[in-house]
Amino acid sequence: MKPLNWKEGFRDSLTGWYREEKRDLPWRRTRNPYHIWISEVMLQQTRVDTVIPYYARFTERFSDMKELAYAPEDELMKMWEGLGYYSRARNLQSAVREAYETYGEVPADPESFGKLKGVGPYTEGAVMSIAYGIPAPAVDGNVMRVLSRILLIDDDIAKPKTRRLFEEAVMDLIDKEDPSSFNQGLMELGAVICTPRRPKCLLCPVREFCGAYHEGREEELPVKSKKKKQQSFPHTVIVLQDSGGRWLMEQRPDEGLLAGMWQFPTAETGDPEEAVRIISERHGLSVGTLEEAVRFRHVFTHRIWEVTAYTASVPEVGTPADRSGWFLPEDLDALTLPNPTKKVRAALGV
DNA sequence: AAATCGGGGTA
DNA sequence: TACCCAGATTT
Repeated sequence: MKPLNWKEGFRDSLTGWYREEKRDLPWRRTRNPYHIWISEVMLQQTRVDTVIPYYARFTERFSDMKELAYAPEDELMKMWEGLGYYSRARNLQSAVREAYETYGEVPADPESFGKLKGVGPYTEGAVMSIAYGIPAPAVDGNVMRVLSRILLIDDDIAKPKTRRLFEEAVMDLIDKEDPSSFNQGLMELGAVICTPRRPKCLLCPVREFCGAYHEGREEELPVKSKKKKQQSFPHTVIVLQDSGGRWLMEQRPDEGLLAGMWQFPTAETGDPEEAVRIISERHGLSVGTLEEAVRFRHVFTHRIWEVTAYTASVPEVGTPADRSGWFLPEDLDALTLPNPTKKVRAALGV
């Protein structure tokens, strides 16, 4: 059994190390709960280095809750373009509007804050502890990895229910004087020391408290079941330019993958002839001879697109059957484009 | 509980 | 390649 002062020693070593060694990150320079909230949403499944420039631009453009609450959606999505998981942006705006109109600020109690759209168990605990010093668990992938090693927990961290086990562990250990440093300390440790592979145990401030280190099992934990690999889907893109130098673009459905984003006409088939039929019908035009322009693979979390893009001769324009339009190259910049579309665009030099 | 939802860094 | 990242929502 662990000594009675074990928790206190662990706590103090962790928070002491964090306060001394933490990285200087933009969202650690503010106490604005709204800005901290933004950072936590952006950081969901997204690396620190990726988020930094987005956070800077976003907090500048939408500096307070009112700015974001009533911003036009296309501008919001443009600011999020390239960051991925686009429902995060829409949920954040919806939640900020709700919070602004209901409380006039970011609510300072977990029950109220946790009910907002896009705020799950992690974000609730993170914002409450970091912005308001409320002792609440903020269990992310880092925290599960770190605590699985320290406490020798071998439950499968891919299972939804396992997170609750770690939340209980955090509440048992958390520093009630400084829950912000405790939670961020666990995450910081996971990011820079207690890494998924080859953890730097000799640099670890809490290795004397670590069960896995003592047993030489740090590479065996955490236990995580594999997810099955993605299925491949062929996609045929047909890029059409009219005599005025305008490009035909279409908008994706407002639900599902890449919701509402713009792309060159695309059909979910590997057969060019079939793609021509689908796209001709969809846009009410006739497509001429195809010429292959670029071929690439685009990997999402849960599926893979095998993309072949063609250019085609100038079509005869009929009656469009969906939301679509012809855009000059400079106007393409105003549309929110997903990465596969950007790849096609880059290959064509548009 | 499992599937959906992006993109990029790392070994 | 395969894994993982300051996860949430829907089915």
